[in-house]
Amino acid sequence: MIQKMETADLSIGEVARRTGLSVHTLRLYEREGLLAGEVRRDEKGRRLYSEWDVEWLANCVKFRSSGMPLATISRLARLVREGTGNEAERLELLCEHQHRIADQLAQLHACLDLINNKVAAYQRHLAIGASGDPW
Amino acid sequence: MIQKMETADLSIGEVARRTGLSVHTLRLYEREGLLAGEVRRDEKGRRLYSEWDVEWLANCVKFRSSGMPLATISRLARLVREGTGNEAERLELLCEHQHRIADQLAQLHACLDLINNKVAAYQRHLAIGASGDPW
DNA sequence: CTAGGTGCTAGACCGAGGTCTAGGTCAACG
DNA sequence: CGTTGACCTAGACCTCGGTCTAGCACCTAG
Repeated sequence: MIQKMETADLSIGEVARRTGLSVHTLRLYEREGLLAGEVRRDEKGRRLYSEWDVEWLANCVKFRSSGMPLATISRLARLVREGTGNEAERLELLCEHQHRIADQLAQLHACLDLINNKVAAYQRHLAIGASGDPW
Repeated sequence: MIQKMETADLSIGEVARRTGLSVHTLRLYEREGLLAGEVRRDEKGRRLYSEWDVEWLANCVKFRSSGMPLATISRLARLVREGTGNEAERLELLCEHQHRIADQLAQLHACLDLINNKVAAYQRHLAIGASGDPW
């Protein structure tokens, strides 16, 4: 009984505040098919979002911040929208992104190594006035 | 005596192959001031790169892959080009990027958590046919 | 009544980072 | 000799992901 009751509808402005996305971006995301639930409208044509949409959008934000292109999120959303039966495809898509994240982590660590070394070198340099590195 | 001798000049095509950047991109980077060494030219106006330039460009590639904007690399390159005396500024710039990398790592890990959970859920689902998740 | 606030659509615009084209010079090959 | 290939410049073009504008509808408060 704590399931889905009293899920008051949310306006686009509400959702913008909760997700940190602009209303423009929310409309863009909808056009691009990123939403996994159909967006309902009130009598006057205004969008009505559910709490679940907000959760989904929060995931979208995470996906975006890890570099997943809108097109990919859109594909995932379509699979979810289509309902049960395509879990294998969703899994594949997620695993691909897992790997891209792993790649990014590796690259970030590589760059971080480089920077850490340089930072240490410059700190030494500024403290002692030594070294004479390439840069 | 193992310092800088026999540093044969490299053509832009050479450098492209070694750095993985296109010749177009190399020219772009030069226009944008990303190079820390002045690019020499031969009699006929063709660019001459040194091994050192290639190393610097390799660093640029790392910076880029960690999301450093061209403008920032350009600032760093300018500092390096200007020579000794501005190490504090270089350090500051590098430390800022250190923090941005830390942020990115956090975001990537957050997304990875989400995806790992979903992947595990779907694998369970496909193996047993269970669950009934939100998605 | 009117001013503000929120919403709608369609479509223009923007910055970042490349990528590609046109039109030209040069050297080497067959 | 003509062709091929590497290089040059200036500048057009492209994708991505937003962001913003115009012009309109509606509701509420003063």
